[in-house]
Amino acid sequence: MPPGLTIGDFSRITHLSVKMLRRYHESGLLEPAEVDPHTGYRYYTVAQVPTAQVIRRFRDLDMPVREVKEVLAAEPDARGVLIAEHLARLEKQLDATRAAVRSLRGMLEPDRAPITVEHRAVPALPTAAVTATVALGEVLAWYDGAMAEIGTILGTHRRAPGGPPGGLYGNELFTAERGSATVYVPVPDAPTGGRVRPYVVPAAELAVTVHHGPHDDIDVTYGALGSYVTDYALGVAGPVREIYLVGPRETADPAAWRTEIAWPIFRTATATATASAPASAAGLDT
Amino acid sequence: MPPGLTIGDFSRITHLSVKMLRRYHESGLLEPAEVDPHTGYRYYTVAQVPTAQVIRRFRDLDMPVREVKEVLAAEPDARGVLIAEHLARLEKQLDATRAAVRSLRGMLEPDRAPITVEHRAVPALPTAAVTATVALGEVLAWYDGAMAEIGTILGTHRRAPGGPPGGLYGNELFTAERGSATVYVPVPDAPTGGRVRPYVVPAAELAVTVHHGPHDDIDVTYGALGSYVTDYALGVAGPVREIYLVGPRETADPAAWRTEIAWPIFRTATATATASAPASAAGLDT
DNA sequence: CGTCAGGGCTCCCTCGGGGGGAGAGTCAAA
DNA sequence: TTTGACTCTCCCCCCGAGGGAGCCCTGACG
Repeated sequence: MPPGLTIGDFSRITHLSVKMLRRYHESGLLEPAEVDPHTGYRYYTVAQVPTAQVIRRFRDLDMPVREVKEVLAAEPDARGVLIAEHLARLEKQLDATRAAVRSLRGMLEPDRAPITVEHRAVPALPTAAVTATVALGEVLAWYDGAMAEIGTILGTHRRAPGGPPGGLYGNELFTAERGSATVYVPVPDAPTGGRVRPYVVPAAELAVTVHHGPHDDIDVTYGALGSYVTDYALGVAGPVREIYLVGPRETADPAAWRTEIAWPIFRTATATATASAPASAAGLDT
Repeated sequence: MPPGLTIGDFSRITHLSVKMLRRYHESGLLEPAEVDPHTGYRYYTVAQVPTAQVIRRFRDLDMPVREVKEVLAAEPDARGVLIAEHLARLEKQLDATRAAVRSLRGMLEPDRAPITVEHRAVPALPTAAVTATVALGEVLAWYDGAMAEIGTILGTHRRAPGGPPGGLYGNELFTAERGSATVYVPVPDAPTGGRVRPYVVPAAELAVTVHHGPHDDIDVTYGALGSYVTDYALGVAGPVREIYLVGPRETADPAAWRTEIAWPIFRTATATATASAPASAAGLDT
């Protein structure tokens, strides 16, 4: 048989660049039908054209090369599942984009209400908690799983929550994109089971503010609270706390959510002397 | 004055990682309010928090860092324009994604109609044309501009098109992602003006097929035609041609578009001997 | 006032998905 | 057989982000 299509011919037919065809060969995504062992020349066949086109489509959809390979290797029915999963990811990403646009519009409006910050001393709180080291991008998924598990354990042990659930997020989580995170449900005499452990949230003095609405904007509230804490020259003592006063388990409408953000503080030597104007969360100041 | 917030403090407040803050400093996107010349320590102020949050939002929208810098530097009204442009790009990208999904669904259906290929010898054709070296990704935008310019020039010189417009696309455009492209409108005695030059599309023997619908799928038709040409052991002689029988200027409905794809061919020595089954554009064959 | 941990600094490597180009080897048409 | 077009590998670049080593600086505590 003739050796088939050279890489250039195949490139012309599929509109995949020669560079990409070589990379796809390297990565095992699209093996040439034949490779001359002496010269290294790659030879393709017309039967590979449709495969190449399908690869192109998946890559157009930003499906990772690894995954495209899996899809091509999978049986047709499993294939459908993988594709559906990817499309769901695209949809989620689209939601995030929409949220970012919405939030951006809000931020560029110059009329932002100043936040109110409350100081509060809280006693130690016994809870049932799950703690782990997670990456910042995975916190949401991890949170859902952990909260569900706490709910299950409390249910089997017939304990009723003694207050709204909350979380503690280590500072490294934000400075280094991954760090320790804890989510808890207050309950006296907490049971153990699965990842759930009893944990006593330590007593602390907190600077607290309430974030209204979905968590897409929560960094703005963090910023406002952080600015306040800085303006009053307060030191940060330990992980940030969030208390989910109204969350997805209370209402399906994210706009109705209420999240307390609590920053454990201690007064530095200069704290009382340096108090000045309250923090502002205004728009750009370039 | 105190030196302000350390990079860690600022990171906690803005939820931008320390790494990213340093990169944004390097790239000039977000300069610390102060940098200690001896230690290199970066110090930020709370006034920079809103800026950081806006940067975060733009990055969430995949706006390139270069561009975010421009947006921040621009006056508020020019800012609106840049943002609108970016949102338009996102919208366009979304369309492309939808098209890819649609096309993918079609490709994974196993019942694809085989294409019909026609051989045609065409004489030399005098035209008014624009030629340039363009990147594959920019062809569409370039095409629109070039066609508009040809239309303008023909209008001022009172020449009527002598047939459907077309294009010639060098093979390098596909093998190397950039190459020479020509678009033309047939007209005897073509005028000169702007980028428009008279150009005679050379006579050739062509293998021609018609692509129906929007150009998102056009690579499939290219693949089918390429497979046909290969199956009949024909050589490729010169740039591929497209003839826009029904295009955006005839109808707003992309599904009604008709594009001829014409591959200049020559018969190789083995051509008549090797003729075999017609090309198929069927689904995956993994 | 000295110690020392925590946090800051720079520099380099990695990843993913691409591009450009050099230098050498190969194929096939004239 | 020549020669130009094609292909090979290898290395560098881009973007935007992360990991980690090794060293220096700051500040709270004793």
